[in-house]
Amino acid sequence: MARRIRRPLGPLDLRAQAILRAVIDEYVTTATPVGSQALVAKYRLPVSSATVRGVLAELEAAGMLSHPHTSAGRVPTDVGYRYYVESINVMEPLPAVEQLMIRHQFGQVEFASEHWFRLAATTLATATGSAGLATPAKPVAARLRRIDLVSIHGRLASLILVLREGTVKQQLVHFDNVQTQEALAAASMLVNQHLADLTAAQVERRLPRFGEAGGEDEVATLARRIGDLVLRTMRDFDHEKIEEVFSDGLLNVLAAPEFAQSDKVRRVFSALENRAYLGDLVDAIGGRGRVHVFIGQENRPEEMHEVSLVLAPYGQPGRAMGVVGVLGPTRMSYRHAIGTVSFVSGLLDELVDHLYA
Amino acid sequence: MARRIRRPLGPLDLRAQAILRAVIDEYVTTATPVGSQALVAKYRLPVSSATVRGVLAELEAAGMLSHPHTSAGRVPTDVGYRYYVESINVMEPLPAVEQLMIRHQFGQVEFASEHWFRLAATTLATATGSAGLATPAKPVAARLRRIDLVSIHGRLASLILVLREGTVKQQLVHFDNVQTQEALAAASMLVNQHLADLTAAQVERRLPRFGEAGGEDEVATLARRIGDLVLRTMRDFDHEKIEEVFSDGLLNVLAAPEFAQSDKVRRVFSALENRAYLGDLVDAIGGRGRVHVFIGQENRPEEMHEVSLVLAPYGQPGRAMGVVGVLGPTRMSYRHAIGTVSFVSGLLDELVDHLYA
DNA sequence: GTTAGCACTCTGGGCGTGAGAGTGCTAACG
DNA sequence: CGTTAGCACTCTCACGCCCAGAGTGCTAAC
Repeated sequence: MARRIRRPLGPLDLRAQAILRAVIDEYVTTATPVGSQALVAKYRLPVSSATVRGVLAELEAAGMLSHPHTSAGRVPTDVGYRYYVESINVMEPLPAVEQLMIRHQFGQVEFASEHWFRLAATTLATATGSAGLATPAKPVAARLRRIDLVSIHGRLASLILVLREGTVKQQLVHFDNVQTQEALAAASMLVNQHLADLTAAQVERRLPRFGEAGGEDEVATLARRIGDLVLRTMRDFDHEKIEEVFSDGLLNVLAAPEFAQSDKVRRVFSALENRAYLGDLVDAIGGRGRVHVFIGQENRPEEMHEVSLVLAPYGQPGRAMGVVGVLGPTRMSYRHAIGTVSFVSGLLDELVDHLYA
Repeated sequence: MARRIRRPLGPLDLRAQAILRAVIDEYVTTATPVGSQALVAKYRLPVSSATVRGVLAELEAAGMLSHPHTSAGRVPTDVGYRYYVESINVMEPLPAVEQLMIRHQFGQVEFASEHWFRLAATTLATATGSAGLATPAKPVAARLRRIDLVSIHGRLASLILVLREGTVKQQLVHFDNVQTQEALAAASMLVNQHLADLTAAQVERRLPRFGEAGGEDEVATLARRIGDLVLRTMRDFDHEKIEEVFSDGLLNVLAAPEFAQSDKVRRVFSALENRAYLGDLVDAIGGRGRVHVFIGQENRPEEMHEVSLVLAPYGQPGRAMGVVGVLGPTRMSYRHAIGTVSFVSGLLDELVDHLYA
């Protein structure tokens, strides 16, 4: 799991930190192990390659770097990336140009909440060159606004639950005997009278009384049946994990050279299909505003050991929360990803605020 | 494009046909070029390998087989597969065991139409070992059942369109000035009175009159605004291609040895993302009951030249149609795929019939 | 503490070779 | 005249080999 508490940045002196950063920056762009000479040349280090070699050996001893083989350059380990990520705590805002481009894209889309998170995934994918992920903002507790019962034919009807904020749940209902549209209308009116504006818990408490009140005619029986169904649907809604994870730009990830062999590709894709894990993370990464990074092996599922997640929650705590983020190879530009994810989640915050104003 | 008319099965004599089938069956299972000796051994052909070599040369001349290099075995071409597919016109039903397994899976799921097509994709994926595809059954012409207008806060409301068969469309509406829930209720009642049970075309004709009838008070203005929105939404619904293509088991396809190199994998995946093409095909493959096969290069988009589609429409012609099918490497078991797709589309037919009974 | 120098190590690409698989051809056979 | 056995030929693939190149680790000098 990701470390929650930022610990003091270990026993590394400043020069070592700078060199670690250089190694990572270089490796992120070139994807090949980086050697001491390349480092001094490209990053204009004020020391010789021999000195750098010494520091690299230290960093390797500290577990930050690894060595594919004796005569190869260094490659960052997950621990190294983690250290790097912790060290860029000064959250520099996204460059104005990129901000504008993203804002522009959001300006294009209709004002409909279901489009937002899809757009967010797409935007993140193009902006970071990794896969973009997004879940819808799921209300914490369903509150019924009203139901509708629409007859399809005699013994089949469509039950529509409108929840607060305009979320809609729809399902089919079978009856044992034919029901007229009038009976359905009467029953749904009854249900609306009793259950409107209640949460699942409140519905549950009201339900038994509601049964008695209705008397014993057919409409009341029908209404009770519907009431039960409403409760079950709302309970399901409250309990269901966020499973709808929208993703875009998966092909970006495949383009990375580390996934040149197709068995690795397979592993990455089964990682991407692992939506349950993302759903779990949604709960784990509570409050608004923070960006969370899960690097390689820090991810619980085996198949995600070669990828990293940069995620941020959005929405209104206690009311409706979702998650957006980026999935890429562990060798990704965390700096840029964090900036972008942070910005996009902020945008979504604004949009959700608008819904709950 | 796929050949629509079944032509008489070409100039091949029976022995050649049998050998072509043998080559394809063998290649489908082994994924390696098949030679004359393996053929006589495994398929107990009553001739020698030399004779088979002669026939293979004929088949190659006819464009049914190809030769990776001089000293390699034969590989079927797209034309060869096409010939093969045409020759298994006798649609043998799926083995009873598999029928049972599939029926069982469908028995598990709730009676809710939106689950069906997802389940169909999953089922097809597991049954055929390829990727399963499915689109929902989209009504041909939207017919309004009723609308609901739910206030979210003063100037924002959620407009819910319930269409026949219980399809629901939801979107947000902005108002320039604050609207009470009462005003919204009055307006939606007005709209329901005038527009219920109409198609888009009918709504369009009714709309101008409806404006006059309402007079000039605020509610009427609001209702007109909503009416316009309803019309636009219904028009969109009618015109929109089926874009929601659900897929499952993509990893199955990747496991095939022909996609061992990751650039090929990339191409396949961009093929899978090409949902627009599938939407187009939905229109192309009209009536119920027939299974359509699109082999490799027969597919219009470049990126699908290495995969095949086995698709079948389902639903009720003229009312609501969707498509289910399978996407796999051109080297797939067409026989089994066709049988399975046919069976699953038949199952979905039953389910849709139930909706429209 | 830093640096130059140097020996050492390991990879990756290029090349040649040989086994194996499969073909195409031809001559003999029923 | 179709079928078959035999055989030379071709091409791939796996293996082993070698070498250039890159990078390290160590040591001695600054």
